[in-house]
Amino acid sequence: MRIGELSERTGTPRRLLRYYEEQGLIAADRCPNGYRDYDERFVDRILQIRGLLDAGLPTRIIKQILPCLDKPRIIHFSDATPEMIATLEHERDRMTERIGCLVRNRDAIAEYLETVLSNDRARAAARQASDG
DNA sequence: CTTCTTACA
DNA sequence: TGTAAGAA
Repeated sequence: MRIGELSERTGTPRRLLRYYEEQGLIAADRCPNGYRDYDERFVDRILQIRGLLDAGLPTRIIKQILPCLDKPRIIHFSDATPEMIATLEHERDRMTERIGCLVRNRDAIAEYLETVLSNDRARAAARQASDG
């Protein structure tokens, strides 16, 4: 498939697809006309990349991890170098921090929503009581 | 019409 | 990342 189809199927802008390739995250074949040619496998590949990106991992780290998590969603290193272990630990901690931040923000919003909604309910109840 | 590359707000 | 420009 060409970049347009892959873009639609992964919800990823073409611009980004080309960017990922430029960063060495993916390597597409080329048609005789120069167009990039992707096979089904790329759909999943892109989704994995986006997932890692969403998790907050920098593309340079993803580039190293990607080849280690082909089919499954599991990262499996056959040659876990000390450096890699260290970077993974770092990324794990960053994710934990990020999760904590998300939880705090979600709770803050939830609390705000609760007060607003309870006020609405109170108002509706008062309206009912005063008959109109 | 779709994609390519390169460059810039 | 988005968008523009010019070519294929």
